[in-house]
Amino acid sequence: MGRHSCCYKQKLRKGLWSPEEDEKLLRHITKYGHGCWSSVPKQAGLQRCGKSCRLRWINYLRPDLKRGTFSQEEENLIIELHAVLGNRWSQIAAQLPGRTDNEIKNLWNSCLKKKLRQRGIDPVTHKPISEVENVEDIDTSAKSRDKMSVLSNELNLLKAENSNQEATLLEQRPSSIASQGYPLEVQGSSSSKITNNNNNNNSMTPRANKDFFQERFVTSHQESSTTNDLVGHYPLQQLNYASNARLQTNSNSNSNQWFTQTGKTFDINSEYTSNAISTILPPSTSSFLPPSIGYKPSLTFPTDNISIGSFNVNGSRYWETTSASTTTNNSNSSSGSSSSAELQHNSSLLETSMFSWGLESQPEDIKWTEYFNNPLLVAAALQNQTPQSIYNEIKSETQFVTESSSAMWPHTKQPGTLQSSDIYGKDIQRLTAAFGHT
DNA sequence: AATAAAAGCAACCGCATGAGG
DNA sequence: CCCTCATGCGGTTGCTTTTAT
Repeated sequence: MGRHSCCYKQKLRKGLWSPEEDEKLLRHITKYGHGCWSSVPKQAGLQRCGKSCRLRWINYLRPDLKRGTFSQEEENLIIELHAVLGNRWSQIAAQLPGRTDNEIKNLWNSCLKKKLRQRGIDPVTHKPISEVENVEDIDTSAKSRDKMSVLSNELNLLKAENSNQEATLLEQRPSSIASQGYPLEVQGSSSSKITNNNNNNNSMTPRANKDFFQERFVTSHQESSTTNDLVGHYPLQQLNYASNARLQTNSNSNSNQWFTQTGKTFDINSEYTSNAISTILPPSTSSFLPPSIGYKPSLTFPTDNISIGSFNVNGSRYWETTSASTTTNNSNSSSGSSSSAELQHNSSLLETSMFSWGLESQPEDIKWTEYFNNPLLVAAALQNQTPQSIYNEIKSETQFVTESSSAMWPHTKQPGTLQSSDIYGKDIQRLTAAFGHT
């Protein structure tokens, strides 16, 4: 096989990336874009394979990445999406702006799976574990309805717990930040990591990279506010892993002025946009949906009154959008009817509907998030389409929508959408909150 | 304080897919 | 069609850090 021939070549580095390598890669991509990944390492002067460079860029160096711990809303959304999409991390990541599939996958494997198990929910099927153990023999429509109700239950459990946590946090939350409505999280680990870095100058450990990132984005953000070229966003003199990564904040939390240890300030609210960035961002992780997809963990999944064709949701009448495909339902589409197969069917349906709306530009009162949050819509459409027909539609539609969306993102700043500056600003707010306003 | 276990995270590997010759 | 290559995805590994004993 001729695959990954680069990987077999000698003298190629493996393992963790050094700051110097990051700098080289970043410099190269910000200047020229990545183009063909296999040629990137050579052009950038790196002893890495293109695959490694790509991964590093996507998972770490990309400027639109959101750093920091996951919010409860994000966790809930991941659980919701996983229930529908299964282990399709890239698709899940596409719904979480600034998060990578790798990041989400790690979170799921290390944390969320455990959480669900602790609640007696099987993380694979999203059903109660006791129920999973008893192999049931029920028809698929009943299964899907059941699945919806299970998901509703598990989310309600999480919501109940979250509300308790949030109530506690609110009590501890500095009023200045709480009043701004920023989610506040307990981030002991972040705090300790930063402290460690302070005490460990020139630390080259991977953990230092987070601080490196904070510093780089924070300072570059400030310094590039007057320029539009991409290189300006990442002043290379800032690209180091040194100890000046510590952030300080004005004691007045309402101030948007932030400064690093070096005394440089930046404005969180200043616009962080770049025409150049969009040309180098991989479309896969940039959701074609508005970045502010409005995490809506409040799900209630009615399990009855499902009518096909149209249905009432919250008093509004909705029409299924996948009616174009009226293939008769082939039961036994997958003989094993495994959970993974089931997930795939559901996900296909969801995507189809979402893509369909994207293409047909439905009225404002029906948005994909609403659709997603209304399993009635999912379930109803589920009964009218075979997995194969759905899958075929996706195959044809995904590419179109993705392409067109990548062309418009992030230039098209839609009203109310979350910009990168918002993301970073909020993260920094949270970081400061974790610091306890040093 | 020392050690082990657990958690968190970055990166690698292999496979699937699609484009181009 | 077949082959080669580039890319993307998901599973897995292994290292580092944190926490518990």
